[in-house]
Amino acid sequence: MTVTAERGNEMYQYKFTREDMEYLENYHIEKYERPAIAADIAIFSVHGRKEEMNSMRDSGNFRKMPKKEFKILLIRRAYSPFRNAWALPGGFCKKGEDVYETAQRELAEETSIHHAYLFLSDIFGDAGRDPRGWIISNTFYSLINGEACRLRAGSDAWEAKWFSISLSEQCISEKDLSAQRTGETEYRLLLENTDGEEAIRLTAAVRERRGSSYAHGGKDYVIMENSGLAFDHGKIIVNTILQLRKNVEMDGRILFELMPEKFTLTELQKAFEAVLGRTLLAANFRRKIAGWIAETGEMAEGAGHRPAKLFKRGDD
Amino acid sequence: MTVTAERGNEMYQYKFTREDMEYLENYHIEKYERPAIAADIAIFSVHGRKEEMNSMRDSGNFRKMPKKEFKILLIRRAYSPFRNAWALPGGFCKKGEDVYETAQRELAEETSIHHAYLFLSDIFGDAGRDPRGWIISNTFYSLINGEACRLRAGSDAWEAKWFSISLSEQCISEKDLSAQRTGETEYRLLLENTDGEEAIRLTAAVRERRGSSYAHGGKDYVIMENSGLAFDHGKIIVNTILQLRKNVEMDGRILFELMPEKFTLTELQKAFEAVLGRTLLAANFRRKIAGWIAETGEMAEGAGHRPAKLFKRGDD
DNA sequence: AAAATAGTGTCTGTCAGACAGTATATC
DNA sequence: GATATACTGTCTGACAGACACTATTTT
Repeated sequence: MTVTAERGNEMYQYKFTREDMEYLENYHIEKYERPAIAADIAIFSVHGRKEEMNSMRDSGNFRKMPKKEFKILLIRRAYSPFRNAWALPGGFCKKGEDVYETAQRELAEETSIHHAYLFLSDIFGDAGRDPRGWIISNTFYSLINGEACRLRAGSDAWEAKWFSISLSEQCISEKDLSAQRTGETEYRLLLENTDGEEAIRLTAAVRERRGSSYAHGGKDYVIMENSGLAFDHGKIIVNTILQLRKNVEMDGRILFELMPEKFTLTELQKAFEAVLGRTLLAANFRRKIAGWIAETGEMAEGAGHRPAKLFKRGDD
Repeated sequence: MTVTAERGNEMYQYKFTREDMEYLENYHIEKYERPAIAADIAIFSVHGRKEEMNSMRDSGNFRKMPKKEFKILLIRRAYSPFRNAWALPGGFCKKGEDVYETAQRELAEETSIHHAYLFLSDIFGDAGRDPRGWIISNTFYSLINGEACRLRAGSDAWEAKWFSISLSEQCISEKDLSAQRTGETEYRLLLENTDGEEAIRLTAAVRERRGSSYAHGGKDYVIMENSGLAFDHGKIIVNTILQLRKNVEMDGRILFELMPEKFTLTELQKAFEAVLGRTLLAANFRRKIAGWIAETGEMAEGAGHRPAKLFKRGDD
């Protein structure tokens, strides 16, 4: 008897011995207590506010460019627990499915995008994080062009909205005692949606404790306050944003996933600024990304000022 | 009824409504098929070969410094499946335990080290990766000073050994078709232990396919050949080494975990070289790490040449 | 002309790579 | 003095931050 794992042309084989056969006959995975595995995805995008984009031409300042905001997609929970609270899109890993496949499936269900880069962020499995029982959350993040994707239509059971992200940081203590590098930072997260009649504001305060534990690469996150967010998702969102920013500082090319096929350099810069939460100087930015882009020969049209060249992603 | 998650002073509370209570009474997690969760750890160290360290003084070249090698700790499996094959230390996540805690526990069991930084590497949950059933591996890596730790004594059921790591890389194809950035690289892994009577050599060939899938940040790993390694651990080890190297290039300070409290700068440099798999120029290396270290005032002794200053980790 | 954005040139300081050269211990 | 390692000085080129400057379109 031979078992062959076939996913993606995997050529890895395992030949069972007689001993294995006996062992496996007596092995019953059901005997052990096992957790449910959830894949939760922080789906990020950078785009303008709905109402601003509509009223831009009507208002006096037709020349101004619409502001781009860093956004995350959340789902209103229709059922207990945390009914009516907002949560990361996610779902349970089914048998025969890789966790990345679960995440990909959930992403497709919410956004109709069937292939997007998924990055593993962290694993959250604290006892008590989910009142339903032992549920481990494998958290991913993905970057998509939210302006180009249609959210699945809402229903009674189901509602998805983009929330703009504000994350502020406050140093609580900083102690570098003999190579122990401890310290605490408090992050305040504000997620806002103003598409509908009344604005929705979700908030969380999350404290990062460095050196207090040796898990998560020496960092521990603790929820201090939470309003409107389900489960421990406030903590997960803060953690994921920090990781995304770190990765973007390291290699900004992942942000091309946010862009349409053709874009101006100012649009690209606005995307970087929105994600990183700080402004950049145009001259420096252009030098930095020069090797990652290619000219299309086309120009942007219809702006109340000098038109910009349209670029596409280059071959590095 | 209120549930409070208490891990690490967590202040996050959830108040159950009547609706929640009803829902939870009818919710039975057991109804759903669930996987077993394993934490597997790549425990890395940098140190010399056993026999070389013993024979150094006896042989003619007492002046030469012992070579430092990049090593990984593996366990010989005593039971089916993969009996006698070598595997990453690991074990199943127990109820009430966070996966990081599982990893920490396994690390302590093998090395008697009770607190070490753990970094999440990736999640492997392909169907068929474990013949026992649906078992998802959460993979971590840790850096320890293997020279200072005593491995748990071997027994019939159990044997742990350090294997020196050689990882070579061969570009198979490189296609940058219109921003699609595909390509394949084949990695050849050789793990060697020469402590005992006869040398143990484990090998694997793993192919990295970029752009073929959108999971794992756009990279897919496929085992092409495997000799002596259990499960898909060859793939996991290659993936983890690549991640570790990337992280070290980004911020080398994690490598202080490999060092004893006091060390010479050449020792530190050898550790960097062993992990990165390339040599560094001393002058540049010293400038780079200058801000991370502090003098102890002491000097190394007993070498057949100019003695070096002993340093310790600084306060950044 | 005014408004608004598009895009360039250049100075600065920092930092990594390369390499030459000096210092100091043991045998 | 030979050997082996310890450590420093300096040149280079790449690159990031800051800022001044020019260019081009619509209203």
